[in-house]
Amino acid sequence: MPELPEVETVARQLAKAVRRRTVSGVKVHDTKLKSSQLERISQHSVKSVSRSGKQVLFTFSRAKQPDLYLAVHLRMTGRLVWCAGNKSIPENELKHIRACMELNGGKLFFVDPRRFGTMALSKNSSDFSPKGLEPMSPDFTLERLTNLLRNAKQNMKAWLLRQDKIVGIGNIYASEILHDCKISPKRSAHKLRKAEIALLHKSIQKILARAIENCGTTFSDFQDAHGVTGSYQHYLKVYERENLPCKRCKTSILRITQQQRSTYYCRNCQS
DNA sequence: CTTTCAGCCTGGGCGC
DNA sequence: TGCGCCCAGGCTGAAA
Repeated sequence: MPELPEVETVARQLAKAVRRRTVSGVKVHDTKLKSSQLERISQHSVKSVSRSGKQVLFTFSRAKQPDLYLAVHLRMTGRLVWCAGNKSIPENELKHIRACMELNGGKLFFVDPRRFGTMALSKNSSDFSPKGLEPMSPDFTLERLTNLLRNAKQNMKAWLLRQDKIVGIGNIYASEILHDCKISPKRSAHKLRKAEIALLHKSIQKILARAIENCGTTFSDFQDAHGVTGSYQHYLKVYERENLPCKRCKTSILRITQQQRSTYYCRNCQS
């Protein structure tokens, strides 16, 4: 699931579900997560759930103790699933549970078949503050973007994926953003003209905002059962549309490989 | 310094 | 049905 809009959606929904609930127990099933020391959140209550870059950030509090911060990165296949009351997740997914937080009123499962996801706990929220700029924040100005691009040596597609420059954009939205502002993914990032940078700036904000409004993109519908279902897949203009007509000019959408990852674009309207 | 590329893992879909 | 192959929304760190 997880680029900025999907992680934002998860964080918002989880905030509603688990805020102010208290952790009665923690079970870490996957040995890869043992080093997170997740058990330390026991008896803490959930103060907030938010998004930082592509991570879900939990703040836990407990009387007379410093707050604890938990950052969950979902990577490719991770999900955080809230099960109210005595409900559990579907049987066929039980084997993919990597950790579980028992809260008063339900359980929060970290499910992740591919096991790329990570969890980290810290007393310092700054440990999880992203290096790159948050594209939906007021700090993300045209001027900042212009400065970031000035010495960029990569092509536009690769550059948009760089989390140390702008956070939250992944493979889907990189293609969608570049199609929206009519810039070819092959263009070298420092060679954009002033007007093009302005269009790019607008498209980054517009595409991400629209995706958030639609709760992100969901490819597999088995997620319906958990309430985390986006609908932005219906609005994708190029992603996974190889050989289908461009929605703007009807030219066949191309799929190319850049940095060993698929890029989709229209060679007619992106240049 | 930049750029490439394997590796982390597993499951789903496809062709045969 | 079964097998091998390719693909996958992310990111790191070693090698070139």
